Amino acid sequence: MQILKPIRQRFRTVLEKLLDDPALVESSLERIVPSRDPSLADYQANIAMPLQKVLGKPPLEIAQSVVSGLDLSDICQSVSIAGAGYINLRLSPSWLAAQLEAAYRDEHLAVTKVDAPKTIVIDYSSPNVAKPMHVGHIRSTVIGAAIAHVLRFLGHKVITDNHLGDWGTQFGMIIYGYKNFCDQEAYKKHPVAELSRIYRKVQAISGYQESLAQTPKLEQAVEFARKRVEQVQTKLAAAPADKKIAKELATAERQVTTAIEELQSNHKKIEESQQDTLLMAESDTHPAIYEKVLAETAALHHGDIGNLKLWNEFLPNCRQEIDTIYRRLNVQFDHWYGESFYHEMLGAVVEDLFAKNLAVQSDGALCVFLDGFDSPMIVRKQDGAYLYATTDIATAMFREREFSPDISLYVVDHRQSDHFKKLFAVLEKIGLGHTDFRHISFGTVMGTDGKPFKTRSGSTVGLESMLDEAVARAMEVVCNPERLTGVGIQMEDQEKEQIAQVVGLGAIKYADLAHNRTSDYVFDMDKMVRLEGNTSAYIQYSYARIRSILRKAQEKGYDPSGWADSSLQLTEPSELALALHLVRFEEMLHQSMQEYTPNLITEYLYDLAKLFSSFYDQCSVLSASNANEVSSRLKLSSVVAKTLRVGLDLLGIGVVERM
RNA sequence: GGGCUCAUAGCUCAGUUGGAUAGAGCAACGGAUUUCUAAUCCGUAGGUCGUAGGUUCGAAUCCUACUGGGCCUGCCA
Repeated sequence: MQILKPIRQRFRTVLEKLLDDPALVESSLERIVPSRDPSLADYQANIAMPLQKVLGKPPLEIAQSVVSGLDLSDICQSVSIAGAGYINLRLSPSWLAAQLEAAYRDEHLAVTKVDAPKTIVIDYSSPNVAKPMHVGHIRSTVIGAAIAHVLRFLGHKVITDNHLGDWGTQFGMIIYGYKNFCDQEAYKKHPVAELSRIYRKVQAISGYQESLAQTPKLEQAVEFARKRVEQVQTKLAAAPADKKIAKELATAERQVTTAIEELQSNHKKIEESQQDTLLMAESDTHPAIYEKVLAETAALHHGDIGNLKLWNEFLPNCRQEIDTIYRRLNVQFDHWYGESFYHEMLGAVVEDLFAKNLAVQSDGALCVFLDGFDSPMIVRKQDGAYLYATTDIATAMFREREFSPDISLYVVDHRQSDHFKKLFAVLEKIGLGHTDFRHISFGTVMGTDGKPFKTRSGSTVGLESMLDEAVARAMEVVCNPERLTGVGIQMEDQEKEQIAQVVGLGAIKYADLAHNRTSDYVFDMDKMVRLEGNTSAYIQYSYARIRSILRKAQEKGYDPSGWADSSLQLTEPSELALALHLVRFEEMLHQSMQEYTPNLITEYLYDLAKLFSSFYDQCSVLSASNANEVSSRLKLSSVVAKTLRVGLDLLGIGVVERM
């Protein structure tokens, strides 16, 4: 269902006669857009005003000459000129009805496949196995999966790859922990749980020791910041009117506060750890644990047979844990090329960079220096170990060989944007510039305290329990007996459970997708699971109501094949508003993929649900004035239901037949 | 020090890439219900789009400066 394309085509023939410059024709065509104010128009062409200088005529006159040459009679019921020279288009009901007929008959809602499909690699989710997954990972997972679905739906060749962190220091932790803290009985019984316990144990000891080591540095930082304040104060005393110095003072004072806060939270962490006598004893017997962890990691990387054997043994167990999450979230990947997959290629990659003079020795490390960046991209550390930057280069090279993508998307939070800028610059230098590499960054997941969630702080919310809670809350709200009796629905526990799953998990995904991708995202369970306003539950509820009407219609003797043959009559304002919104589905999907912003999809679906509620309130379907009208409205409702279902499905959110 | 990013209604957020009178939800207030499922609908109120300039037919959107947050900034990812 394309609206703008045929309309623009008509404008093109007129504009080409009017304008000599083809570029001007194109830019004018792009000014034909959906109207912001539905009371004025459905679509508007803002082309006359910018042309007034080019053509040397008043905009109203230009608009007039465009309109007089324009034939849109089959698509629009009116074409008018208003205001400063806006050309307002109102679509005709019969044209809308014809479009909806097509959508009604097609499982893909008559969405056309793109003319030139692109090969698109999407790297998303990419958690570190062994480290417990936390709320931060869900955003990459949910956004990435949605983008992949939509691009595929539009006809692109999409390849999804979960770039698992399966080769890093966390395995050193588990290996060290396994060798020193493992309860073999527990490990045999529940390997996943025991490995997770071991990991947390080593993490705790290492964290405590690091805090201790940090203390003098933090104290120094406070001291330093205070001295700086004094310095600036004397400077300001000498020149009290200088605004720059006053600002400098404010900055310096803030730095003191931050430094003190950091020191205090460090103290707090230490004190908390010291309450744990077992932890203290273990810390004593395992001094400098982090160095030992790094040694285990290095041994693994250098092919130590024992560690490699352990790694091979642990990995499936760690995978199992995240697989459970993916199964619950219903997220799949085409490939799971984790970091370990690239391990053997790294040496060659670095040598190649060195041979091409891109990488140079600096302070014992091998670095790629880039124009416009203060700091280089380090591809090999002093100790000879490789870094994520190295792996990322190898990964891009591998993907080029394997898939030769036109577009390569990395769905990773915005804190890594510097890293990706450098990475893309390097990739360009090594000859991958033909691929459109894009960092699909998203806002940090914040706690309710307004501070970023951090894995290292320890107190992360487990993803499993978070999902469980969402489901439980959905159960309370949707399936409470009082409500179900009120709306006259009886159901078995099994159906209730299924509804709670769909609604609860949908709520979490929807909350993640509904925010502008680039904004920071405050994780607030209360808000996520609230089932009113702009939430998935409201949309799912609209769907369930439509399904209920369709069922009732059949009980009343209206057969689906009967309303399929009937013609759509769009007369009431709420019907027309609904129809207009429905035919924009394809346009909206393209819009949302232009900058990869799924929130345009949630917004569309929410608006659609609202428009349906309004229609539902104003136009009775089953009690319409005659059988034709009933059939027409059943058909319209069917298209709404299908659009809601397909739209939610693209976001990875399900629907239920009743709720 | 350098760089990136954000600031919109009391709160949470949109804002179609520069278009007409800046929009939703929540909260508040008023109305609608013998319901095709009221998790609803209709209405009222709420704004110097952080501040000051600039660019032009036209700015929340673009450029500059300023204010205030967040993030990154050579061997973690």
